[in-house]
Amino acid sequence: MEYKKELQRLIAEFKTNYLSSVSIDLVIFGFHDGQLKVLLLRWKGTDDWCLPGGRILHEENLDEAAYRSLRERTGLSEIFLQQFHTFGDVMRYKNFSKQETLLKLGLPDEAQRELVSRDVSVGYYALVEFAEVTPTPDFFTEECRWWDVDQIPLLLFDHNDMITIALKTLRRQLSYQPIGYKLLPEKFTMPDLQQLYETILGQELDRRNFQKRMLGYNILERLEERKFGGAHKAPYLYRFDKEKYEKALANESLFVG
Amino acid sequence: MEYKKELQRLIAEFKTNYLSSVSIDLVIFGFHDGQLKVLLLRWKGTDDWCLPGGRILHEENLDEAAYRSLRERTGLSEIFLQQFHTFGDVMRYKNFSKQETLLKLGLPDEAQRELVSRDVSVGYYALVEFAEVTPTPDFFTEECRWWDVDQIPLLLFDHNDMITIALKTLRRQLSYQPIGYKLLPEKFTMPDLQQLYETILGQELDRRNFQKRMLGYNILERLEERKFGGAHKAPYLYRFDKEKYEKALANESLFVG
DNA sequence: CCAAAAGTGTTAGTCATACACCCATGC
DNA sequence: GCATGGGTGTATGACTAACACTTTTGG
Repeated sequence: MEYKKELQRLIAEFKTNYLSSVSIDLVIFGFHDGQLKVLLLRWKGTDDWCLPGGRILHEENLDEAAYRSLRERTGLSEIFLQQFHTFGDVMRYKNFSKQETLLKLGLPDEAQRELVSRDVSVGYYALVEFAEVTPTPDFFTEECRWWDVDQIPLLLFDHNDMITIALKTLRRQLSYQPIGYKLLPEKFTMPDLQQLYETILGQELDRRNFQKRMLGYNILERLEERKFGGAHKAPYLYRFDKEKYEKALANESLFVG
Repeated sequence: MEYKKELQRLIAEFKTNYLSSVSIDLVIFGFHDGQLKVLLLRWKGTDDWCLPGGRILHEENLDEAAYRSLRERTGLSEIFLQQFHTFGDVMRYKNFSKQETLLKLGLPDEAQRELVSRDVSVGYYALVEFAEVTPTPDFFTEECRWWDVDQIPLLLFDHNDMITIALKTLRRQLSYQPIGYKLLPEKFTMPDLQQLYETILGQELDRRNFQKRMLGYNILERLEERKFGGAHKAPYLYRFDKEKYEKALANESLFVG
């Protein structure tokens, strides 16, 4: 069987090329249709979903491995990516029992030992521009698509926890530094940005205070253009001043040398 | 030679009992004499210091492994311990070149391959009560002692970075949640607590505002006792209300299910 | 011209900062 | 008794939250 052969090849590759016992999991956020989305993968031959992940090459920095994995799933290269927590519980089979999980994965015994053995996993979250993503499954999965964050099903392993914690981190991040670049198209209106914030935070914000705060960050550039076509007064378009944006990010970011 | 034999045994044990490619590093903070201290280890036969670390048993949760390692170095069991960042750069030899580092460690070739090969390391920081710690070196080190945070020498690997980031995290933590339990003796005065905060933050605080803020958290219990012996007015003693303290911690802590 | 959304400014309230006074203790 | 630190209260400023009016657009 083709699958089994390829699997064997993969396991061999895993053992020689990648660090054992460590992996990466990605919570990739996108924003579309007024909804915050997460990219999930469906395991081959099952109805079960999980987060995209990756492994680390022997001579590869952890961050680079995360970037590479992200690129492989989305086709994107320039994105906001940040480590948020490392997961290392032995029982990472919260939602289904270990037996159940292994059954669901449908792997041959030897593959189980190699692939589903206990790993420590470093969680990263990414903010990407929805429209530019080409969701791409990997060898173990046959579907890759966006899910609304508030409609995530029971996932394999501890991946529901990962999303919860990623979201918490993202929300906290939002409160002390600007976010939005790469989550929105290049030009956007203030209401667009506000909707993004409201969606991430899960609560409504005051239109006028929001605008004041955003302009106060001094990272937005108001264009002459406006966005017509809506049924009402045409809002201005804005663009991130990338230089100032990066500066603001670096300023408050925890992990700057 | 005794050392070499023991080393071989250890390597074998490492390979069978612990996860490969992942390790733990600990930034253990204590407070004494108006100074914030970090526990460091001196490598056998060298003048070079590094952070205490540990490895993860196959059937052990990541957090438990960190607790265990902490216990081994300090003798303490009930302490504040928190994961703060995971380090995975290939070149974790910032301060000295890789050649230099390996030379310094003075390990036989085969041990180098096994022990100093590239690991991803999960950083934890701990707050402990200085007076109750019994610093204990491990097999590779011959001295374990406290260092003032502002007098840390060039450390092996990327351990200076780790301390920097741990301290940054601690400082941020301080600004949105109470800290002090287990860093101070059970009974302490308000000036004691303030000194702790000032030391961690590296800046002076207003005495009166500080007191207001602390009492506002509603986690302190003022005792009838006062602390005499100082040359001036005797300050009240306080104690943490453990229940309320834990609640306050849980409230704002990121990683609560 | 009307409904609905967008632009803008003003006020109130809360929280952090700055500061002043009195009191107790050991020398 | 006096120098020094500790206990407590009040005024001020900054930032956030609450809110109102006018303007513009498509239907």
